[in-house]
Amino acid sequence: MDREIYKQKATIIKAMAHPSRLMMIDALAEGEKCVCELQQIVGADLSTVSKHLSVMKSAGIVTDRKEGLKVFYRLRVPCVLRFFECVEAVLRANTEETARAMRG
Amino acid sequence: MDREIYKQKATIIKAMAHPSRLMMIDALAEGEKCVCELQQIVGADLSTVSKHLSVMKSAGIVTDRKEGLKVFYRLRVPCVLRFFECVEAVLRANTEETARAMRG
DNA sequence: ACGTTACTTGGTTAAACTACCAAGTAACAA
DNA sequence: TTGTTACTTGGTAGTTTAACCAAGTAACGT
Repeated sequence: MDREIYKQKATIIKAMAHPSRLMMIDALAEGEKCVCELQQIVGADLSTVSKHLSVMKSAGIVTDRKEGLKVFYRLRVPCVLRFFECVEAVLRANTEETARAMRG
Repeated sequence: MDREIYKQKATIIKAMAHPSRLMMIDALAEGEKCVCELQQIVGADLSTVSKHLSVMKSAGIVTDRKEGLKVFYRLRVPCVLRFFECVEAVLRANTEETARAMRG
């Protein structure tokens, strides 16, 4: 069913649709990071960060690897970054429109 | 604030994170469509479709244009389509992994 | 074995989302 | 002006999310 595919795609996109998760993805663009580092970056409770990561993991956006006490996460499909270029394009367009509207 | 930018990006991404909205975006890739056509495609109540469109409109993903009785929507920043190539890549990776896991 | 660090999972509560129906508005037609 | 079509908006109920605290697990050090 076509409908099912769209549902799956929505799940993947939804897994990115949160400020903290976007911050983490951006951070992971540099390379793998442990949960503790990501926590520093987003500045939320460790349990909250862990849950965000598990959402992204089950969506297939990130994978993890345990090393000693730490768990390192990394991007599974790097193209998610190009994805953001487009989001930024939308953002720019929004900003420009607002500016135009302000000028009248 | 950086945090604010991530919030704005999340709003844009969230506006796409729904099966019906993805269907509409795909449909709009062909060109502008009226709300009634989009309703046919997603098969939901007209009010539901209208609300989905208004979410995407305020996120800056689509714009509209009224002509007579009809309101035509179109993609505002076409790159959202390339966006999907990546989502599909994630989906493929997920499927492959599942297949691998099944083989053991 | 015991404590510590690094995570994950369960539980709770508040907020956000989504769907439908019903009611309202806008443009056209008779 | 009355009716019809094409939408939008308000209201409500059910579902999903997200945040924190608390408790549990896993690996390591002593």
